[in-house]
Amino acid sequence: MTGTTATSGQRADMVRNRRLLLEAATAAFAEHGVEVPIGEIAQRAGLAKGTVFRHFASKEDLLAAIMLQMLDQLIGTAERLIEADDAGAALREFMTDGVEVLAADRAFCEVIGRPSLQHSEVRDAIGRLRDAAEALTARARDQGAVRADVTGTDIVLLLGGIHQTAAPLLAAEPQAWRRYLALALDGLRATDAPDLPYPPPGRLRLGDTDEVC
Amino acid sequence: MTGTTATSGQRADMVRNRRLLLEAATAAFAEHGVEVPIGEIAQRAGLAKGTVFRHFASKEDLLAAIMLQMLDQLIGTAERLIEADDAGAALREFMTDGVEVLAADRAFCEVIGRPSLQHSEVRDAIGRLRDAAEALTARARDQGAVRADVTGTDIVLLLGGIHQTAAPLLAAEPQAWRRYLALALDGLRATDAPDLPYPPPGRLRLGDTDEVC
DNA sequence: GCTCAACATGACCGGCCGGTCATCTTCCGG
DNA sequence: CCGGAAGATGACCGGCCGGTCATGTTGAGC
Repeated sequence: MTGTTATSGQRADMVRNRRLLLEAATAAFAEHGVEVPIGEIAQRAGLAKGTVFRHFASKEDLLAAIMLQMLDQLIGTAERLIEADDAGAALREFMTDGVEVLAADRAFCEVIGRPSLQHSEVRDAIGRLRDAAEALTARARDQGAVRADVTGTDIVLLLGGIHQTAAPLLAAEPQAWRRYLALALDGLRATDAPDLPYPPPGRLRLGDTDEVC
Repeated sequence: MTGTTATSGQRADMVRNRRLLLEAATAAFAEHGVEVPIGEIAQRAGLAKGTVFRHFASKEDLLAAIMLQMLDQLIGTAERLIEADDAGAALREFMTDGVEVLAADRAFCEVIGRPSLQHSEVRDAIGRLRDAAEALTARARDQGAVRADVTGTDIVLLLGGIHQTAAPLLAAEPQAWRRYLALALDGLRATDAPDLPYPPPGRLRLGDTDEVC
């Protein structure tokens, strides 16, 4: 793990290069997904390929550093919203934020959905995200804003699903995910509907293998 | 395009090999997705790599042939269900079938969601699928079984989204998609809810570029 | 059973990509 | 201003994969 923020005692240009590298990598991963070649990231940063590997031992380490950054941001949103009075509105805002992030970052949704690419730190962060989502969801349930049989894991999973629904339209209709988010929210609000047919996902780690699309 | 069913006037072993190849490729694509190497497909079929290219000019041709097969099957299901009395039940059955197919075939959902991989024939077939879904949806709307602002394109897109929602659980909970299908159906049934906020996707070709995850 | 065209084969090619390393450059303390 | 260490560089390596082709094999008609 080389990706920590050890900015102390380093040479000045190294710190600058690290920043350039992270910015370039963030943009490149967002635009092209995890498959983007290291060479292109280096080029975007105005560096040589070798320099990338001086800062991060492997491509996965670089990816993990960036994904952790985004996950922490989302977790922060969730933790801020937990204080809100209207838990239903808070949950809606969290989901809006989440799907928006997914729609803007190709690598992020690939990593979320494909556990085989994940560092253990990323796994842990997803766990924390799920915990935060569970807290939000619990309050919304208590306030009757969502049906009783919905869990935080459901919510996190739905983020990926909603984005994926609109993904084929992304180029032509970049905001189309709002339509399917609204649809899902209507489903979540159906407090009178019979319970969902399949038991809610439990405490299991999401995707212990990589049986995903 | 070498992938047509020109089984006439060919040598007997060639016909047999073509069948073996198609079976192996179907299984391999389903299991590992479109990234599965041609070499592995050949091995599964008990053939050499070169033989694969005698039957299909490129990997894409082979993939397209198999995807067309699956799409036709789904379209058939839709067209059969159009006769049903209960249009709501028919739509539910179509969606159940669709998500089940997606959950069982990794390549299929990759191709559906990533138009950049698609032959024009596959595009056309998806268009036909959408038409069939539109017919089913129209009847369900008329019968008041689903809200008024839902289209056939919505339904087709939802198939991918619902599967994707449950995808991270696929290994641990192979049937989890049923939960999220039920949730989506509750959203579709919310005839009293306000109209969906974003306009329904129109006649545009799904994904004219490949801006997808 | 003979012949030959059709078919199968797998070594081979070129391109790509993650990762390495000997060499060169640059920053910084003294 | 200088020396040396930390950092940057890009040619290079090995592995993988789609696709090709000269050669070997086999089925079908006679």
